Amino acid sequence: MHTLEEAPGPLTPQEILDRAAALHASLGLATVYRNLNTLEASGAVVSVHLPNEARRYEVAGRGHHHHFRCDLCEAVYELDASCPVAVLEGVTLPGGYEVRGHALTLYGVCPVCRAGARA
Amino acid sequence: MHTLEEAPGPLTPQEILDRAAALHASLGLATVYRNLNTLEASGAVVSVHLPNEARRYEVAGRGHHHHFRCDLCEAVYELDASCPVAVLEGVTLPGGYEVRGHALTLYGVCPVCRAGARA
DNA sequence: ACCTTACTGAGAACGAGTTATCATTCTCAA
DNA sequence: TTGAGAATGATAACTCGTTCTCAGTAAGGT
Repeated sequence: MHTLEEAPGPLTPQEILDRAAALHASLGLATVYRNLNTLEASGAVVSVHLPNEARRYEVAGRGHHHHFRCDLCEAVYELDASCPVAVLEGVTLPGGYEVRGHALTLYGVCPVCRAGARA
Repeated sequence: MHTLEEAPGPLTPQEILDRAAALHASLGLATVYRNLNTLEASGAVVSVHLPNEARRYEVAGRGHHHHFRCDLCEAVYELDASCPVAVLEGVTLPGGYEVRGHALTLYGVCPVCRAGARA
């Protein structure tokens, strides 16, 4: 399942099916789920979950990063940009909230849609 | 539905039902959903969606804030702390990602659980 | 070739969350 | 009190993502 490796960001099982269909027509959704579960158990892929979105999967071992979701085409990308939230890791906020982790998703317009809108 | 106003953070419809049951026994889940949809349409409440969580609702007009989810008791709180992601608003990241909004959720241990663990 | 085994694909089944249905109840003015 | 209209509660039904079932197929061994 190296379809995942080529993607610019995490994919839903349905998106994986659609993309993989180009290489391997008549692929079943069940097989996608089966392989995802197997790969996730072996640690080869990890699942990510964004607000208002179905679960997505991406290949593991890409380090700390966050995701960007395009408001127009609804695609999700991985971001390598520095994380402004890292400063909060391990600190205890006023009120007694002890921060141990965080999830950040940025929203906006992706390069593809910006180019399309400009044309 | 001022049950929402008393809560320290957004509630799921089921939580609303449970809390409201104390005041108004024999309240139906259907009524909760109906009122939530009505209130959301009128702008009195907004829905928030956290990763790996069911949809939650909170009263509108509380300004920019984020949420904190306790790893232990799974409760969700509102945070008033300053937002370290605001600096990214409106900027275009390397790669051409134009940021227009963001969602940040912090994870950790809430004051209640910290107190409980200490005891 | 033959058998065994594992994997696959299609669709049914499932579960959680949400919405629709409908008879009942409430509100309130007359 | 009565009647019209709106709101309610219990439950069925629906949606959507995910998992299960099972017959069919490919791969490997002998």
